[in-house]
Amino acid sequence: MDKVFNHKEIEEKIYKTWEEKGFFKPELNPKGKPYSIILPPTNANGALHFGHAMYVLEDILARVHRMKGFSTLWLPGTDHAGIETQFVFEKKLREEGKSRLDFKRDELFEMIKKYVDENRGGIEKQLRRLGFSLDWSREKYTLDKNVVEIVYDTFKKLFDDGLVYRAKRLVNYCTFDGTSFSDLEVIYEEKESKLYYIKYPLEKGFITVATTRPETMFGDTAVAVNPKDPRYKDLEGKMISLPLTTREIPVIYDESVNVEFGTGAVKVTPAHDPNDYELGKKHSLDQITVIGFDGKMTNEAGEFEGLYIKQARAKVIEKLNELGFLEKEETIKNSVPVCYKCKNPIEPLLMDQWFIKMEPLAKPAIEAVRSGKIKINPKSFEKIYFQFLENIRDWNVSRQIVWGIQIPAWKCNECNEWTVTKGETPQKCKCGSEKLERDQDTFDTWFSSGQWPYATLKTTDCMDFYPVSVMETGYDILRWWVARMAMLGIYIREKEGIKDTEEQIPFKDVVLHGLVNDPYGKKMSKSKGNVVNPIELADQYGADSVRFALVYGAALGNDQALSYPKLEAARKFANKLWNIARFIEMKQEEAGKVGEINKKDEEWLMEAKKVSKEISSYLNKYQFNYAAEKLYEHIWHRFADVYIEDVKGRIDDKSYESLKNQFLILLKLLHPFMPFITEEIYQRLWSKEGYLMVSNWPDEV
RNA sequence: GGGCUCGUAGCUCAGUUGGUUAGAGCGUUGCAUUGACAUUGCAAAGGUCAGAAGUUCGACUCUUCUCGGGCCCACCA
Repeated sequence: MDKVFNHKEIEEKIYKTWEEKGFFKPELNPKGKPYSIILPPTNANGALHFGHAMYVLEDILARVHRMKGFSTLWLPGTDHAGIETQFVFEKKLREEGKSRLDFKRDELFEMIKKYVDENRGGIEKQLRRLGFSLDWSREKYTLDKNVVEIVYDTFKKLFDDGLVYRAKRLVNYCTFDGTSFSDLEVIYEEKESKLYYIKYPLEKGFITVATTRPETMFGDTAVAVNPKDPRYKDLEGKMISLPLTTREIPVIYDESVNVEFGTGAVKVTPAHDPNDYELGKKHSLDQITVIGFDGKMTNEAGEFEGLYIKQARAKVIEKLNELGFLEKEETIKNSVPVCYKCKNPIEPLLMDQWFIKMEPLAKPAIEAVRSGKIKINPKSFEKIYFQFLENIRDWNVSRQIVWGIQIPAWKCNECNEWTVTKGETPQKCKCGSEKLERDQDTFDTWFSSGQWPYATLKTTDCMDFYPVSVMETGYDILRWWVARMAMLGIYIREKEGIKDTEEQIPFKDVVLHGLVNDPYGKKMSKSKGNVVNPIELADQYGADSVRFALVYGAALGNDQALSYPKLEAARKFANKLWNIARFIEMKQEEAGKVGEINKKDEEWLMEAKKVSKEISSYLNKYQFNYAAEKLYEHIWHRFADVYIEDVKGRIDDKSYESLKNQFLILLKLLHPFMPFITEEIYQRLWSKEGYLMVSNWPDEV
C-alpha cells in the first residue's frame, strides 16, 4: 500500500464508480423497506457553503440505512430562489448599465433562466466532492414543469376552499428592488433618526406631534392620543387643520398610544404605517396614499409631488419651519425596517396581494407534532415550532418579481373577479367576459419549496417513500420551511382523500443541525468576507476529514465554530486508519503460521460487536457526535493502541483472522462518516470487486 | 418587551434520566520511539463547570435571579 492516503485522486475515482454502479439508487435494495431523505433544495444559482456541508448528517443516515438493507432514497434538488436570484441578476444588469425595467416580463424571465442554467451544476459537483450518496437520476428543480403543476394545483385547491383571499394590505415594499417582502424577511437596523416636533393647529392652540416621517403627513387622517393623558383632556373629536394642506383631521383617543414617547400625540397615517393601519381600521379612518411604488410622492402631497421620500422630507421640514410649524427636532435611535438585499428602508405601502389563511392549516401541523407523529430533534426546537404556528399570521404569498412561478390567476377587466386555474389560461370569466388579464406576480419561493416532499416524490414516481423518513436541515429555517412543509404537506394529502394522519404528514422525523461559524464564532457572511468554502478544505484535508470534523464534538442543533485543529485531528485520524490497514497488509506473510485460538482475540471481537450496537443506537437517536467520538476513541485508543500492540508479537492464522475481522467491522461502522478512505482500504485488503458501501451493517443479529 | 440558546481546561467543544476522581481534540511539559504511523506511544500539568440563591442525601445537570455573548419574534409615531 502507498505510504499515505492520496485523497485527491482516490476520492474522485471512488465516487465515480459508486455512481456508475448505481449504488445511490433505492433499486440497490429492491426488497428493502423504504427509507427516504430529501435534500433541502439548494439554490440553483448558488455556491456551496458550510450549511450544505452539514448535510453530511443526511449522508450518514442514508449510508447506514443502505447498509442495513433499506431501499434508500436520498433525493437532491435545486430551488429557483426567486428574490435572491433575481436580485443577483439585477445587480449584474445594473453593472451593464441596464435595469429590469428595460425588459418585458417574459424577456426578463428568459434572461434569468438562461443565466441560472449557465450557473447550474456547480453545486451538484461540489456535493459529489463531499461524497454525498444522492440519487442524481431523480434530481428535481422547483421550476420543473410537473412540480409547477403541483404548485398550481395546490393553490387552486386552497382558492376553492376559500383559504385564499385578495386584500389590500400594507406590505413591506422596497422601492429600490420593486418588490414586497413578508414580515419574516424584513430586517431591522438600529439607526439614528431625526424626531421632528410639529405643531398641528386646533381651533384654539395646537397639538404637537412627534414624528420621524414628516413627509407622510399628507396621508394623516387623525391625531391619536391616550385617553388617560391629562394633557389632552376633552379633545376627542376636535378638528385639526393639517398644515400644508386644506384638510381637517380629528383627534382620536386610543389606549395603544404611548404617553411617554414624544409628546404623547401621534399622527395617524393608515396607508404608510402598520400600527396606524390597524388604528385606522379600528377608528374607520381613510387611507390616503402619499408615497408611490416608485418611491416618489403622489399628487396627495401637493407641491411635493414627484419628489423622492428623502427629498420630500427635507423640503417638508424646510417649509414647516418657514411657516412656524416646526417646534423642534431631536436625534433618536430607532430601528428601521430595511430591505435585506439592498439595505434601503422598507416602505409600508398598500398593495393588492394574495393571502393564504393560515390558521386552518396550522392546526393539523401543530397536532402532528403534539401527537408525536412528527418528531423534532433536538426536541427543544418544538417550542419554536409551536410558538410560530400558534401565533401564525396569514401568509402573503405573492411577490412582485418575475423569477418564480407565476400565479395562475386571471382578473376580469369587466367584473373585476378573479379566476384561478391549475395553470391553463381560462377562456372567459364567470361573467362571460373574455377580457382576462393574468396576475403578473409570482409565488413566494417558500410556497413551492413548502410542497417539496410531495412534489419531488410524486413527480419521480416514488410515493412509496412518502412520508419522508427524515427531514434534515438547519434550525434557522424551521419556521420558513419545515413548518410550512408540515402545513402544506398535510393539506395536500388531505385533499387527496388520505384520511390516515400517518400518511398525511410529509415527514416523520425532523432533524435540525446547527450552523457553522467562522473560527472566531462569528457568522460567515459574504459582506464580512469570512466565508470559507468547504471544498477548499476538502482539497486540503480530504473530504473524509472535513466530514468527520463537522460531526465530531458537535451536538445536534448546536452551532459550531469552524475548527482547524479539529480538521487536523480528523486528518490524523484518517492517517491512523490508513496505517492500521498498512500494518495489516504487511503482516499478511506471518498469517500463514498455524496457531491456537486465543481467548483474548475472541474478547476483542466481542468488543467490536458491542461497539456496533452502540453506534447503531446513537445513530437511531441522531447522536452523530457520540457515534463519531466512540469510533474515534475505540479505533485509535483501543484497537490500535492496545489490541494491535498486543497482537503484534503473536501473529498467526487465528489472531490474524481476528485482527482482520475486527477491522472490517470497524471500517463498516466508520464508512458512513468517512466513506472514501474506508472504501479504499476495503478494496485493498479484501476485495477489488466488492464494495464496502454496499456491504451489510455489522450489528444485524 | 417576549422567546430560545450558549457561557465547562490556554483555544474549539462534548458531558445522554441529577450519582465515585468532570472528558476529548489541539496547545503546553516530561520521557520513550524511527516503529504500521507526513510521526506515534506513555505520562503529566491545567477546571471554585460565568456568578448568587434554592430544591436534594447528592447539582455541570433541576428551579429562580444576576452578568455576559448569539439568534429569533414583536415594537419603535
